[in-house]
Amino acid sequence: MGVDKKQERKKVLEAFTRQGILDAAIGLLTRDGIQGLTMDRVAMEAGVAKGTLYVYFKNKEEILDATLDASFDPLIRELSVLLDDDRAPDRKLADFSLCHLRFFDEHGDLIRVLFFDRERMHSEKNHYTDSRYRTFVKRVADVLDEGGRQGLFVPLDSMKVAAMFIEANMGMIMQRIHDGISGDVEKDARQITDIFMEGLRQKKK
Amino acid sequence: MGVDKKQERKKVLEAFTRQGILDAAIGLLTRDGIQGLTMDRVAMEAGVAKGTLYVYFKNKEEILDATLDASFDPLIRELSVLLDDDRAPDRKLADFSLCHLRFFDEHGDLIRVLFFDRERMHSEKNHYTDSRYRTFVKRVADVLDEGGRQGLFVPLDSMKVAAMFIEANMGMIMQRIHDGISGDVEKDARQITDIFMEGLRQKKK
Amino acid sequence: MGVDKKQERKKVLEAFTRQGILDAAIGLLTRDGIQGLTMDRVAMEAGVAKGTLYVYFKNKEEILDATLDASFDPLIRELSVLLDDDRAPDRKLADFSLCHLRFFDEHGDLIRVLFFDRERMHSEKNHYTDSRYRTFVKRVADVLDEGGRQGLFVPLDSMKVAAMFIEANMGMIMQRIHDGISGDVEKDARQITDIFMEGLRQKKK
Amino acid sequence: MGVDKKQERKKVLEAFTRQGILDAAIGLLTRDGIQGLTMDRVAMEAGVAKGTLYVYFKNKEEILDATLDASFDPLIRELSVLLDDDRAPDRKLADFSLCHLRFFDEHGDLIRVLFFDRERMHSEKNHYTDSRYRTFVKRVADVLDEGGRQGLFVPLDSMKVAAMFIEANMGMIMQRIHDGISGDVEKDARQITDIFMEGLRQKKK
DNA sequence: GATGAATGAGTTTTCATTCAT
DNA sequence: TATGAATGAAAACTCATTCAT
Repeated sequence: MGVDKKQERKKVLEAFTRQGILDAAIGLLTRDGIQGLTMDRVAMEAGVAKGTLYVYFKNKEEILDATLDASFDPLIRELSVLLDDDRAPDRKLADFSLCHLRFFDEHGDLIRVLFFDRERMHSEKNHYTDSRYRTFVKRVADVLDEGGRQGLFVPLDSMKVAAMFIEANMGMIMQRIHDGISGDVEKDARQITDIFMEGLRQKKK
Repeated sequence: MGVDKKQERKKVLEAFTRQGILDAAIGLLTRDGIQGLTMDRVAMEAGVAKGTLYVYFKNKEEILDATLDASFDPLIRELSVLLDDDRAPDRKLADFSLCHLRFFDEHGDLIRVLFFDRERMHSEKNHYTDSRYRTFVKRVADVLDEGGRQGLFVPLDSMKVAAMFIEANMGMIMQRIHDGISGDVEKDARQITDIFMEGLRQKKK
Repeated sequence: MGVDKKQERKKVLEAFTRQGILDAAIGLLTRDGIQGLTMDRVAMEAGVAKGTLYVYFKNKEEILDATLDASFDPLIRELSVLLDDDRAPDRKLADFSLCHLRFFDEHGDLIRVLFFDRERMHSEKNHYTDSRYRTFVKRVADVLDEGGRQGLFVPLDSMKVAAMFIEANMGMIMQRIHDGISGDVEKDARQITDIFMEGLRQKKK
Repeated sequence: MGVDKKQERKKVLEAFTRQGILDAAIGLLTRDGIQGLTMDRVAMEAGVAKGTLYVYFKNKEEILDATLDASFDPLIRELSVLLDDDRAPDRKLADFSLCHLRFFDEHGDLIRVLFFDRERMHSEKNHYTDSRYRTFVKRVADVLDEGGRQGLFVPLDSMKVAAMFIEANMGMIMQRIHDGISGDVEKDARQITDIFMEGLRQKKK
């Protein structure tokens, strides 16, 4: 039992240090971008020795991956829940946009990291990150397919349209960030949904 | 006249070397991403000495900028012409998508560079790249505004919708690349236009 | 206590490496002049890796500064003590010369470094070295002023004469070095003092 | 005859280009110090091609030597004339100081170069520069010896005192430069001579 | 497990010099 | 003779990683 307790305490402590390292990495990434992320600085920011980083992570790559995971985990979790429940597909897409925009309003700085992520996404070294993104596209595509089956949406290549939709959201987010997060989120989210639902065209009487 | 000829030949030669360096840089960027772009490799790839790079460019930054410029110049030029002529706004947007998709079908590898570009775009150091992108968003926004004035489009925040539109195109492009450039360009371009024009919603009788 | 010991040993070790680097730099400077001082060579001479230099010093500049400091510290300390005590101003100047000459008899090779120092002194980038020299001139000037107040010296512009005096010492030192440190120090030191005290002129009966 | 004329014209032209290069080097040295003297800049400043420098000079070293020669030539010539004429030794020394100070009042910027020169003076690579300085010390020493013979000066080691005297002048010059060339030249020159002639000591009645 | 001193390969950049024209 | 494009050796500096304690 004493052993159990000890082990448990050890685990908790380890998790604590690990998280500290990730937090440090997030902070640096957010503040200084990918160029600012050096092992030296992560160690300093995390308040541990450089060598300690290698106790918890195999190398820099792993820290980066774990950092990105940790950063986007909240968003992904939220969006997943949202896409998985049993509401109408169009409602899901609307909420998707809203949720997306809100996340970046709060974690706007992370967007640079996201772009970094995107870059790595297409690098041969990082299939993992890519797969995370693909899973995501697939999930949105499923919603579109569901909408198609329900006779709600026109026939479409769901994967492609899903990618369009996600990127359109990103475009809006980038614009908001560029403008200094202007306007209220609900309105901009509605703008996205409106266009995807009804198009730009002025309907004749 | 002899002097003129000499000067001309010199200029041609100079442009040739310069272009050779840029081509080398594009090749490396395309093949190995931003991490693969070292001055050593550019020199080797271009078949010149390292020092020669500094004869034609002030530093690495300049090579990168020139490389990106050279890469996207054709696309930007084509899109500019397209957005500037006097056809109907909706036609312009349709052609924009088509042109966009076609470009990346042909220069698909460049997309990784684009993402790199994007990352730098939001870095504090590179207002230049940013401004190029912004100019672009503005141009699309102008088309949207024109459409609005003509009663063709619903009222909208043109900058934000322009950003959405551009990014939606990119999403489609990325998806095409991921799928191995599947399907014909016209159809996918139409898909984008259709959604932006008419929305996803199945129209009731 | 164990911790204390460890820390102490670490500090000693650190100081040891640092001093090793400085010694290497002094050696190189002495042997090959400023041109011979490359980071590569310092590292090799010190028996450490190039990277290690940057652990102990921010850049080459810092190594140079620290090297000069370390080299002249003994002289400056000795001269300071000498100028600060409460003997008669003329005695102080005499001892100043003696001390000066002795130092360079022992560290003759350093003179080249001194000249290097001088060059940098007047460079816009190195106010520090300059200020060290200026402080020195000021101190000698203070002695001259004190001599003036005591009615010992004729009225004079103390800063200028101080500079003259210091440089005259340097001239003597350079000449000694050129001649292979000929003659005894005391005599040459007295020569300086004699001239500054009594002048060159043969006194008429 | 035609050949002679041609040759002559060629010589004149060559001398012209050569001088242009030296002027460029002096300008750069004066403006940016030794670090600013690159072959590229010399060529640009002189308005010739880089290759041309190597037509007129064997290498950078030679340009430097020639530049320093050209810079100090006026001073050396003036001082030489002064030391060689047949006035009284003490008059010569007084004029020496005055001339020295005046030269640096007018060419103050050159002082940095002088110091650079001094550094090289003690480098094994440049016996030439050293010898120029030595010749100079010797000349002043001759004046001192002459003064000795005339019963004007006390017995002394003339080379050492000559070095002291020259350096004392430099000290005054540096101080003047540091103060922004304060005070009139005559007075400061007299200060030097007074001290060397009469010493600092207040003469008792 | 934690440390942090040490490493050294790798990177950018400089610049004197050469040589074909 | 004059050119200037090209060179490449050498320099400063970075930083992920290792390893003895």
